[in-house]
Amino acid sequence: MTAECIKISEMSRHVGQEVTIQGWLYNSRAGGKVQFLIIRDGSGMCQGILEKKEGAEELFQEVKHLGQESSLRVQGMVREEPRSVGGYELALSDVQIVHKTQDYPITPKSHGIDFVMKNRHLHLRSRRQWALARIRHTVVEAIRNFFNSHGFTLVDTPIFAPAVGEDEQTLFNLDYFGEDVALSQTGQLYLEAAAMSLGRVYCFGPTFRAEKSKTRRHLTEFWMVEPEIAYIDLDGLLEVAEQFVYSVVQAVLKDRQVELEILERDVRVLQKIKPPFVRLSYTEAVELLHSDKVKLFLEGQLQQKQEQVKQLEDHITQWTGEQEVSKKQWQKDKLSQQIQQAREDINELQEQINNIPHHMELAAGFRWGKDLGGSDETIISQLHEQPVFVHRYPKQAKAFYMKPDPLEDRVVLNFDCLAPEGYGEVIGGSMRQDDYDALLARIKKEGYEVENYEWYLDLRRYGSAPHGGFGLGVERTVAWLAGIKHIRETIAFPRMMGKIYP
RNA sequence: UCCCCGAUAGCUCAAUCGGUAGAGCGAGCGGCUGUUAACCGCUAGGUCGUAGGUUCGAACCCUACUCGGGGAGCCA
Repeated sequence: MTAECIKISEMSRHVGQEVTIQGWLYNSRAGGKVQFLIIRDGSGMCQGILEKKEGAEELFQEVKHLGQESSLRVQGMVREEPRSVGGYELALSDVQIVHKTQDYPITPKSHGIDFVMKNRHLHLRSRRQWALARIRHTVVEAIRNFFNSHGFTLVDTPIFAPAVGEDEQTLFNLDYFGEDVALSQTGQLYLEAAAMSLGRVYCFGPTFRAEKSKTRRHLTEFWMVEPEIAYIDLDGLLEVAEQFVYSVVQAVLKDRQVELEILERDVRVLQKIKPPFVRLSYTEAVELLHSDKVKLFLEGQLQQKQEQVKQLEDHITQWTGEQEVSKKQWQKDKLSQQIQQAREDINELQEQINNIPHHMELAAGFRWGKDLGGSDETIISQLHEQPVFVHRYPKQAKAFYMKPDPLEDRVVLNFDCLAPEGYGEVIGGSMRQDDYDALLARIKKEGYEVENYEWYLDLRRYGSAPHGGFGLGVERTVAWLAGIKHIRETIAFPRMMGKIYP
């Protein structure tokens, strides 16, 4: 191994040169006199070609029996090769085996989610998970870049927090030297204090919710970025939020093309994202949910999905017939895979079909005053190509710190941002109550101990100013941009209800 | 907390009406100089989630439980 050590991502700059690559065996195909080794090194994948040469038969045999995910150093000549992954390949002159792996559990074939999550520590090496990790990285980077370049100062807020604030059922309680304390579910109250010092601030860290939710958009531990701005109004906040989301979308489109392609993301829908986003008041949203438009939309969706199921069933019948008459084994395999996939799709569709009447009922029977449900959000976001800001929710459904609208006291100056394509809420934010008397009255009304909020009330005693902010969930944003169904794949080691291994 | 679905080989899934448990992948051995989830031949691999019940006979029917998936509520 005398040649220069490079990363696979740099291969295009080393055509015609002898180089060394250090990585892992992703997959291999062995012939009698030639082997194709797919090697990954973290920066990408490439194909190595090993030919059987006189005097090197032993190495050839040894490499032939290497298990998937064996670690190795290889040396070879870089050449262009359109048939190879990434467009380049390595004509190997030497292979140094660093570690021989036997029986790697995650094969290149399909696996169930339970199996894969129990092997999450290995699952991270898979192509799809690699792509998601890199998209997440870019999302995080874009978040930091946006705030850092718009005059915000980072303030880290505590993770141990007094068990006060919102609904205590949603908090993880723990014993803090004999005192009842909870893991933080927002840094917002502390951030409000910091905003009165620094003007524009943000915090970015893990946050914890003990909600007993088992859905594709919930984790018990997730990452949230929360900006807080002094001297702003609701319209100003919406403008910051849409510029912010736009900048994150652009960064992913620009820097993660390869990864989006691996995930088969339809980037055209992301390319359309552009301010101004849709603005819809809560009251307008309720009217929309009651409208014929929604009814027709759901009926159309129902019909469409039923037709899809019928089509898939026809395909299955057809494929089953073809399977019986086909002679080649690979044809049978291909057909049975198609059939299996179709069955899974049918199950998914069937479940959606079963849910639609329920969602229709929920939408049609929605009463002004409740918080929007998950299905309601999905419907609203599916009706728009741009993200939707739903603003001015009923006061009764929202947290004590939100500022009521001076023009309509029954609603507060808040907003949620719903991502398109049914991804739902990625941002929640509001203007904060900055009037001392009103805040104190609300704290008392909620039955909270005023004593616990003295410091928070101080912010309204001394130099109170209009301010507001919002929080964006990183995992939901990554799932939306990557176009994946479940947020558990957007974080390396997801924490869900009843899941803590590995 | 509630509703729906599921559990069969290491993995992904079949098994018609209740009648001898099957395939592919993976593993092992052999063959093949250009493969793209390579292919071809052979070999090994099972207490059908657990406990009970119905039956001449249960992977299949019934009951309970465990675990998993999805959804409602709640939420970013």
